[in-house]
Amino acid sequence: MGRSPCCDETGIKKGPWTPQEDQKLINHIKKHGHGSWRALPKLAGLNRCGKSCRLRWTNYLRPDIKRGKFSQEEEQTILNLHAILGNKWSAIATHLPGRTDNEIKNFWNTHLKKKLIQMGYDPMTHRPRTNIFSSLPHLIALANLKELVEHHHSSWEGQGVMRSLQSEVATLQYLHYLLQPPNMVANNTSSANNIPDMEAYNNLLNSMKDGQIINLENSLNNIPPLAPSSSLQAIQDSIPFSHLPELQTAPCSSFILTTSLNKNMINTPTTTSPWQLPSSPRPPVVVDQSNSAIKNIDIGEGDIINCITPFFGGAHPNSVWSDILLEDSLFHDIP
DNA sequence: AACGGTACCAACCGCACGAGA
DNA sequence: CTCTCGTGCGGTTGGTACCGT
Repeated sequence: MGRSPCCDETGIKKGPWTPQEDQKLINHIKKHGHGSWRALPKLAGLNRCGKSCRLRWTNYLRPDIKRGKFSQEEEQTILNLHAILGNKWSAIATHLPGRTDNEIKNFWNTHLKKKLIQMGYDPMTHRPRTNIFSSLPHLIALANLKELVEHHHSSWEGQGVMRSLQSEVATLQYLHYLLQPPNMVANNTSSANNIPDMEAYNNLLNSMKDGQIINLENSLNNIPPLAPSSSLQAIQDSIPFSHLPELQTAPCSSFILTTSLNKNMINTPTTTSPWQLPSSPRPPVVVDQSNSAIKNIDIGEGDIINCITPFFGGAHPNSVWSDILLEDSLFHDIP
């Protein structure tokens, strides 16, 4: 591709347009249309490159351009479309008559992005942002403390501290889970259903520095994963409400609950999001809760189940989380 | 009044891609 | 098929206005 840039010629004016230049451009296009942008500057008597003329026209001088503040409706439209389309400014602009992609992009970068961040949302995913890393040093210290305490587990003091650490350990176990490369990917790389978990893992690693990863992994290696024999009640007891926000806004785009259930405990949960069971050696299976499909899945007694519940469009996952954790009635014997 | 920091946005840059010679 | 051109697009830059100290 040996194309030379259009604006590297010496003597070609750059920078802000003067009203005189604007008028020349408008007059020319009104009379002749823009035709070839490359040829236009000479024909219009402008010492500009064609690209500069095109941008000036499409982003500023076009008669159908709507200027001024974005309305609430426009703002909402941009938010909605960005959640679906991402940074496809031109595609978003087609839904906002009179607004240019450049204008929308600027509005996004200067206003909406900050607004979302302030509200605690990730501007790229439109999902709640994590705050789990702000407490990372605290969690690492806790992991080290737990190790220390375990060396004195037989003492009365050691047991007391262990009990008080139990809730922190639940959070550490969650991190431990995230730090394990998802073996499900190797099992079934073609399944789109794997993406949320892979994202979770990648997001976590990408957002950590090397030293942090090593420290955390070293610390977490001392924490055993949830034992298959853990009862639901034990898990409920171990994760207090105060920790739910951290888990709900974990760096993954999904919402992950690692729990341990045996077949007899499983019934059809009443929440509306799809479920996945990706962590066992078997290929992951999507569970559609609305049609009771969970009943038909072959889950061996004592299997670890990872329930990944993605949520979209700003729906708060609190209800899902609390449904799973707090309502015993969701899990009862299957006849 | 002077200065520094910040927000805003027009304009630029460079890459990608389709069309056509 | 290759190359060039024209254009679209998203990311980034830089000038300017504004505000607080």
